[in-house]
Amino acid sequence: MEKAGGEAVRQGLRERKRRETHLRIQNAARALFVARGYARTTLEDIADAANLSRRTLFHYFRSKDDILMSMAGGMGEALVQGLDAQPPGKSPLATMMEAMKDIAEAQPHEELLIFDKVMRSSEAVLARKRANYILSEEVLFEAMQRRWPEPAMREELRLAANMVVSVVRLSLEQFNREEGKRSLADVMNDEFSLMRGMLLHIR
Amino acid sequence: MEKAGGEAVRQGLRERKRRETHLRIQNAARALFVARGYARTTLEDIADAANLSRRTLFHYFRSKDDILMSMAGGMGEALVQGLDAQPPGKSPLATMMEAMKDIAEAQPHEELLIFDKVMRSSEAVLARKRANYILSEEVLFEAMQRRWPEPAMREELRLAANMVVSVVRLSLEQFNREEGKRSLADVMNDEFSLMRGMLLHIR
DNA sequence: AATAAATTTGCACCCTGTGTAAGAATCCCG
DNA sequence: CGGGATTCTTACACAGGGTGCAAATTTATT
Repeated sequence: MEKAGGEAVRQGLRERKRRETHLRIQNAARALFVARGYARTTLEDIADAANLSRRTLFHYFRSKDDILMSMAGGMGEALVQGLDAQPPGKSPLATMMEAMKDIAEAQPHEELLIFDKVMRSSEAVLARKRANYILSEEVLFEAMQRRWPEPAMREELRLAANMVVSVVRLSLEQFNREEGKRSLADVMNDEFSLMRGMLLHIR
Repeated sequence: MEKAGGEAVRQGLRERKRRETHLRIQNAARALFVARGYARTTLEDIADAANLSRRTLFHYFRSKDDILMSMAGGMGEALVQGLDAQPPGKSPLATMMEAMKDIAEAQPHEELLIFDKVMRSSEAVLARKRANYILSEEVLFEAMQRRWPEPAMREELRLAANMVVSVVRLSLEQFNREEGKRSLADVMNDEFSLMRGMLLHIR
């Protein structure tokens, strides 16, 4: 085998196998979760379906929750990517508004609806999912801090990150309640206007 | 014993013992959590300290988490109480602003700081705590819906509930970061103004 | 091919949480 | 007061998640 083939190979087989196994676990788990629900799927089930031992699962995921959460493609990361893609010049909140729109339009709406159902099959998962929103908020906050490093803006950024993630969450929930009647982007737009309206005239 | 002594007695000894045991567990657990941290305290430890069997704990709390959470006095309930205490006439958000102020002033600031530390001793607990914020949001939303039952206001109420809980959470976090330098009420005020300012001039 | 490094696995073990059934305490009513 | 109905407590057994450890297997290096 040639050794001068660039460095995309890294450590060759090992890296590749690792990725492949990682995926195999996720796929096996996804199928089982959708079929039987989260709680009624044991780690042994997943291990069997993925052709490895229970113990080995823990080399790939820290916990059962982690397996599930790894599928829900971190919202935080998406928001950060969206942020980085925006041109400079606008205020934090305005910038994130744009980013949100782009993200919403890129979402596979089908998947969203399916996943929502799995999440609701277990109390623990729902809790974890919710905790993750706050995690997303932190991730986003840090990315925003890199873009607007002035210390005087810190609290503003924290609030902006919170508002963005809140709007995304509430919009997703609304989207699921409506069972996808309106597009996610539309829902987000309305939610945001409503928020703005409330704060504009407090009476 | 007199049976006409009002109806505070309910079922007499049973009820009283139950309450007493409930408290005994909480106290034992609190002490252990503070001393060793959440993760390094087992249910057996708690059962021993509270003088009962491990199995019996589950008649009083659904899980280890529940024991801890039962101490953090539901924020949701506090907000609902605060809401019910406000006079009618104002908008949802304005009403909750007032309620928040009252609540913040009634908080034992010492406890807040101690509890924050325990929470941070375990990943799982932190997650649960965060999930609880969303629970508070729901509780508050439902209470608000009772006060403003018009269906057309539903989304507005959802947003208002979210904003209130968000401000409370961010303020609590800020309060803990500052280690109690400013009063909680002051922090809340500032956070809210900041939020308002951001939405007022989006540029 | 031989050695080093990383992966996989089995095994033993702790902890949380649940079902079950027996025993103990409390209640209620004659 | 006594005794049957309720409710509480406990022991026991067991499923499932998660971790430490060390042997066995696989991949990398030279």
